[in-house]
Amino acid sequence: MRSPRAIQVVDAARRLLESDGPDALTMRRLGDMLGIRAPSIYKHFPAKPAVELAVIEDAMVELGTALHRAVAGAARGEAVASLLVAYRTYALAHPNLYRLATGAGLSRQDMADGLEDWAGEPFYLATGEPYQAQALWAFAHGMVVLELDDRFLPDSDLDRTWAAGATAFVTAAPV
Amino acid sequence: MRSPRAIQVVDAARRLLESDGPDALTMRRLGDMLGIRAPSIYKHFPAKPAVELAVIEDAMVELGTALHRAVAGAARGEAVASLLVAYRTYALAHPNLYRLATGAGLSRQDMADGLEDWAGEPFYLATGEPYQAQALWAFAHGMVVLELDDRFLPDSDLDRTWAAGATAFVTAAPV
DNA sequence: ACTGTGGAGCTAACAGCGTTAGCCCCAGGA
DNA sequence: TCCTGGGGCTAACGCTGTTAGCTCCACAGT
Repeated sequence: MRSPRAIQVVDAARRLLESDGPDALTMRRLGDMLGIRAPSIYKHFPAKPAVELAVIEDAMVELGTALHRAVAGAARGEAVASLLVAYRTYALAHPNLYRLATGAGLSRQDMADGLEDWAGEPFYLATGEPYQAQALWAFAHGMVVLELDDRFLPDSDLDRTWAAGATAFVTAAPV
Repeated sequence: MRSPRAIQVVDAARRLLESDGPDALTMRRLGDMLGIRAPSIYKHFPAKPAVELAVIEDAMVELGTALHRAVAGAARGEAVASLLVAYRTYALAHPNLYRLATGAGLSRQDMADGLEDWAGEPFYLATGEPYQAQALWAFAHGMVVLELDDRFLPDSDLDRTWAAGATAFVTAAPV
């Protein structure tokens, strides 16, 4: 359970991150937002990565919710496309959040038990097969990262690239 | 052109990064490796990111070479599979290098002109179509990142996941 | 042979980072 | 009424990238 103050800390951290980027997420600036000195934050979190982890978990819940909703509400045969749209939409709407959540640093055992599995479940639901699911996830993640980092050729029609991936995974037979 | 000293700096930076990880890549530690004080490095590079960029460009050349070789030497119909193997092999052999090169921070205009395009060209050669190429690249990148960060379910047979992606892109019709 | 110039090293220092130690104040329960 | 502990504070440490300003030396030009 997060204490009320801890909730405020996580909230401020998220706003700081989303508005001003990862370099702005500083213990001192975080304290400023709360009218507090940086060392006082350590009364509520053991270290900075713990704050980041809490932010990430919140984002994971949001993303997972969006993805579950996307596959649940999709017509038969459209689940993959709908899932990819939801994934891309969330990531582009919260670039700094997405980058923090998937950036290096943490591995799966840091997160709350089963959270990441649950958030990734829609990929299985959409493909019906675990290896296709992982591959599709990797595609979506790769697309988002490359798009966020502006690494594609200029004038690329990324809608078409997303579509290319979608049809590839829909067409393909299970391994 | 890099001066001899600049070459030494880049070389040391790369060894430091590959052996001890990104946190070890410090101006002071870099100086130590060269028998020099940290500020002296600024006689050869304007700032730390410039050193990192040089390291990245070297890695990009290596990766691009490996990828071009993979598609050139592949039997007809095996180009995609061969390309993916080469990509994965390089990334897993140089995890810290790969992460630095594809980590946030730099976007495409920072790199030497055309370098990234050339390194990505094998994806086009293997698929014969630009959108498939970008999608395949995104898949490969996503797979590598998720694999390096240990984000897949434990006991996942990643060979099969890679295979699933490969067949998906080989099977699929162009968009 | 003398002079000048620029490359390449040095030390000292600055601001900012995450973090720790140790203090203080005050609300709430025994 | 005591006292205990939560939650704030200041001071400080070691680390980071980076700048200013000094020195030394090799080498080019006269």
